[in-house]
Amino acid sequence: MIDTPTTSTRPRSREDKHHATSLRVERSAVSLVLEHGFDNVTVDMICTASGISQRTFFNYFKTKTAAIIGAEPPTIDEASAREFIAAPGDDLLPDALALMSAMGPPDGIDEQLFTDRIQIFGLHPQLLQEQLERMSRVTDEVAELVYLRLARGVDTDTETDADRVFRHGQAELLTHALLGVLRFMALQWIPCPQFGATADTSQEDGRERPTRLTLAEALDRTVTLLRQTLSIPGL
Amino acid sequence: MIDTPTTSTRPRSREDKHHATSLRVERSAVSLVLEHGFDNVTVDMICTASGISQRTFFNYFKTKTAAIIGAEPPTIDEASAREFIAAPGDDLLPDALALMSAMGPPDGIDEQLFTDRIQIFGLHPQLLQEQLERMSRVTDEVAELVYLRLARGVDTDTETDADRVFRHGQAELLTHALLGVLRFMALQWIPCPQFGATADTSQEDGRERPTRLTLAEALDRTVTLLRQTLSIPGL
DNA sequence: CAGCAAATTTGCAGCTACTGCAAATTAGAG
DNA sequence: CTCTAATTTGCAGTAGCTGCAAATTTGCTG
Repeated sequence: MIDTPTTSTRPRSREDKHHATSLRVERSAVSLVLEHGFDNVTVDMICTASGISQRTFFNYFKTKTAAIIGAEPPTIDEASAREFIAAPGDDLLPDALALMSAMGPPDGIDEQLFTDRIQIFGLHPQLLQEQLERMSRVTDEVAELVYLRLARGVDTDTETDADRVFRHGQAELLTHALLGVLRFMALQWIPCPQFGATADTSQEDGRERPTRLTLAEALDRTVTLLRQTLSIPGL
Repeated sequence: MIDTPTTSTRPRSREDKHHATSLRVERSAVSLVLEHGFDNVTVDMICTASGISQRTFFNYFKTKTAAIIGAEPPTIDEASAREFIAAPGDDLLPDALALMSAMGPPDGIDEQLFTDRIQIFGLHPQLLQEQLERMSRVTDEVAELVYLRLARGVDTDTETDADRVFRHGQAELLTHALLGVLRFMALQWIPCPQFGATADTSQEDGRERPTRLTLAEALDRTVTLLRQTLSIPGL
């Protein structure tokens, strides 16, 4: 609470340690869930596996689920946001979809953790739902960006307040619709339905690449389908 | 488990009683939540208020939340579905949106219960989210309907399998997008954000009408906005 | 390095949602 | 009325999660 006087000088160790522990716990959680399934993993198991007390666990994560899908929710990258607003083309929808797809782990990119989570999402639809849910929390932020982009080529001086309100509504509606499309894409991307696979400690698997590639593919396919769908006459 | 031989003759009392109890519990739950807020209502409170044991409560409802937002999830009305497929006009999106908006309580329409729940949704965004979540469970069903409607005016004989698959994809994508729009509409409709209102046992209030009306209004506005948005050139 | 203050971790006690099981109660059929 | 099957209930237990205060660690300062 007291303002951090030495923040900019050396905010090291303390923060770093926290981050490290956090990561360690998340890894343990993910491993355990992959091995035993969500329901068969207790918080205690995660704690002993990662060497912290249960109480500390709940100091780090609000819920058991949070430890599995990641402590901090996905965020829009600052740079991507800027890029999106000023993007050259006229492809609003594809660009927005790409922007949202890019919402990844805010921390350093831990490849293993990332792919493991993808796998978990495939095995536990409830967790995928939760993650998508968390993604839609940035609705307002995305809507603001869409709003700004919609404003391109509009003379903001001669514009009435009504125009602005209207465009704001458009932006929000578009964003919600796009979130729906994002869900569609995610469901296409991740092999969700009941899979018989269980108990497979795939720690050093050599083939996590396809998932990543498929993300781009899924995005591409979705955009294509979206375009073809928008051209339906009756709509 | 044993097949009910006298089902058609007199399936009365037993089933009826169950339904009655269910309704009574839901009413208690809703009242209590309106009075004390979600977090301050325990399952025990609901039980004593409705005169059943806790164990019985969980025989009726899977979760505490289920008792509050309703035991059975919203469903697509059979008649509405048929109507939707064969609807005269060319307004696919508006019709589909109307179809989804019509997802109401499957049981008899208890006006008071209904409006109380709307109020609860406004006070507890989490519960609204859950309800919207439950609505999106009918995705597949709606997508099938959209698929069928998209098939209108198509010669299904000369159509290739690829065409069908393609149209199926379109239907699914459209449905997901529309679910997003439905969310948008719901959020517009329900005064969601932090409201200071607490502790108000509005049992005999004379003004539950506006809510209902606003649903139609919200639908109308959303459809209008949707149309105006779809006509954006760059889209 | 000693020593101090603040932050972090931990143990513990407790609450609440939820489940399995077996006994008790109730309802419907003959 | 009686028997059988369904429903309800009590009880004991599991697991997620929280508040609180003690114990420990951390980082700084003299």
